[in-house]
Amino acid sequence: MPELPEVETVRRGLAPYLDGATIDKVTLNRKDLRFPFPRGFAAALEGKIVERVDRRAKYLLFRLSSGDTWLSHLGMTGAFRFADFKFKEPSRYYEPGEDIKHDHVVMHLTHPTHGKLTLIYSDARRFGFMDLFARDEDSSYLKGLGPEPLGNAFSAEEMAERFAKKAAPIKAALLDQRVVAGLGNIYVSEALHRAHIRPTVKARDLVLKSGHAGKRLELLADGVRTVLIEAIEAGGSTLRDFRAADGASGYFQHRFAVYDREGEPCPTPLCTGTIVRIVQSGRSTFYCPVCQKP
DNA sequence: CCACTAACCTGTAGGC
DNA sequence: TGCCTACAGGTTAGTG
Repeated sequence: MPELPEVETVRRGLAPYLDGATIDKVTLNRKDLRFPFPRGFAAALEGKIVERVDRRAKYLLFRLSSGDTWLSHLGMTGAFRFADFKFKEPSRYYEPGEDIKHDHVVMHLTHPTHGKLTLIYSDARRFGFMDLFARDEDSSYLKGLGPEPLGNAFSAEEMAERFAKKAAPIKAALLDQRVVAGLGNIYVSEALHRAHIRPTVKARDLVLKSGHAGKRLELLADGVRTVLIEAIEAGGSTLRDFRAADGASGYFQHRFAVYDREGEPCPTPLCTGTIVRIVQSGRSTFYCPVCQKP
């Protein structure tokens, strides 16, 4: 489900209610998600205060008063929501008992101003997972991640270095979290459309002979940044079931240029192309064969 | 090391 | 309606 903008939307939805909250009780309704919960997971959280909610790539990082970090990855269908909690917009309420079958983690919290809260993690497909560690460097999940695409370490020149010897199609290269951390299937297609680059181009063919980034990689870096920024501003994309922690759905899906738009006209000004769908490494890719150049 | 496939698991949409 | 297939926002293990 969630790529960087959706995870960031979740983080922003959770932070006001979790920052400063004490975790009173943690109930695990099963012993694993995609992977087993670490030993002593629930006990390590209970009694601790959440000092901050961070995000790295598609990971949520809950910084605890014990010094430990509780990590959560949402996989495809993971979601946090608050139970018994009233929000201002009725259309955004979760129905009581919604998706109970897949409520795998239930946490009772006390927040200094919001009072008693119940936080629920649900995940139908259980591709999500959680972990606990003392230092980020200890986490095998965080190790090896590429730069944050919205951070200073990400640039066209940086991509040029990583792509120099990559024979894989640019679509696959951008999905590789070791290259850039946080892009997924939707935003890779969208970023490549913005940069007018065909997804089948070999990554190394975008690098100049000199080894430096040229205009194409500059456009790509811009495309990646702008699509992520706009998607975050729109609260992410809701295709099937994505919700922010307060139940709000995202709106960026209405602004997709190519994703899930097979057969529709290309939105690039003056472009006469029609969006096509192909399959790359087993996953759908959408692009415009006219304005996205090989 | 690189590139590709299958696998993990459940729900849903669409064809017949 | 029911049955069957294809596909879904991600990552990893295994293979060549």
